[in-house]
Amino acid sequence: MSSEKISTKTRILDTTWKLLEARDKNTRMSDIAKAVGISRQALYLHFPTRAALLIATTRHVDYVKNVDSRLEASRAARTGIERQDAFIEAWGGYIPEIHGLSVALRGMLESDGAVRDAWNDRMQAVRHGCEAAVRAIAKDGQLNPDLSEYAATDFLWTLLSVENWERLVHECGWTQSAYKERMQAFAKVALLKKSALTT
Amino acid sequence: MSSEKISTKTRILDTTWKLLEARDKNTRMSDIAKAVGISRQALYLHFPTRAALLIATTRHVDYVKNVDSRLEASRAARTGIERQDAFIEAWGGYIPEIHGLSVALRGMLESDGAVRDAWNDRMQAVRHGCEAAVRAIAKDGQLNPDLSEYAATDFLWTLLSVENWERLVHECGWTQSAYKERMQAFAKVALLKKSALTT
DNA sequence: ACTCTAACTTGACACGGTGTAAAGTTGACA
DNA sequence: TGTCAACTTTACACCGTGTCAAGTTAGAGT
Repeated sequence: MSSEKISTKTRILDTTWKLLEARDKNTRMSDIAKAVGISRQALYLHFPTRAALLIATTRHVDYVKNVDSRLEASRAARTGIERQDAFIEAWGGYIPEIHGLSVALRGMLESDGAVRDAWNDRMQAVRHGCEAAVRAIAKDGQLNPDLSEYAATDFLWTLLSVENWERLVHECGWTQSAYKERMQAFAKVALLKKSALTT
Repeated sequence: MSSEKISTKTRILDTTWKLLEARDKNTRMSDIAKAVGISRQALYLHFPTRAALLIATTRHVDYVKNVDSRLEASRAARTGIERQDAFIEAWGGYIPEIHGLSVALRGMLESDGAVRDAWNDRMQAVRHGCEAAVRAIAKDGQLNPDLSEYAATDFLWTLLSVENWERLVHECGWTQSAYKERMQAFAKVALLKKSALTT
């Protein structure tokens, strides 16, 4: 069976992810190697740099957790408002899965161009989701007239940042469902025109 | 005159700040030393570690720029809403001054407990400002009934994070005044009860 | 059975940045 | 003149990343 023997590469990616999510340690290359059960050098046989390993891990997680289809689910929504709610639910529910990874990557944004590119790339995907929701709302004629579609997208995207999730859920102690519901509510009052809010 | 000869310590703090704000470089200890015009070791004569230097720099900037009085200015406001507007203006106007510093500090949050403490301390000061504004709004009976004072404070505090400012102003290209006005508007629709919004 | 190769191991080392240690210089002031 | 504080120079230890080279091991091919 092909499923019997999991490739070392996959084991490395799984382990890296696991270590990053259980973030009580630094997660150096040697920590990862030890956890996988191989030598530190073997890691470099598969991934040329730490940055490359982390980037590959994000792709791996995206693949395993099927982000794209999750985010695309909001496409099915009939109205703009529904679409925004669905998007917030999908993305907001995904953040906890990638949180540790995101912290590790953010720690390298300054120093590593490749990490920056990879991270920006993922964030642009989120922005596209925001943009689509905003566009749908605008198409319904429900967008707050004080906001351009750009400004609305900027704001929604910012509101839904991993950093904000972190602060609210980890620092302020909001539950995941409180996060979801309040964010949906805030996004509505911020982006919709007044007459759309009484619904 | 005592103002003639600026102490080396002060020159170090000023220079560190300047280098961090003009962030095109890494700002290592040796960079700072060179910019000040002293040896790298002389830096360690004044500050035991890089972390200590950065923390001292935040205090220095807070002192020079007079944060506390800026933030306290909002106390004078007559209504809760005015207080919130004043606070957003004061804090939002301060962020650009400490942005570089904040990036440098955030890069060390993970690894250095002292940095974490110093940073949390500053952020708690901001939170207290948010809390005061929320309390004033609640006292006026204008708080959105769906929100506890806690939740409202959490949200306002999160909304006004340095990270959000960074994203909106640097990444999305909002001007400082657009940032201020939109944040004031968002904060109102999010925190106030509906009947208070027609004002 | 023999060899070739891919995947891995071991051990050593260079580099960059932080921080430490020690001995020497300079200038003010008493 | 001597002392002290502020500073310099040189050297080095530590850590984590990444490189290099030589050696082991297991399985597949012929």
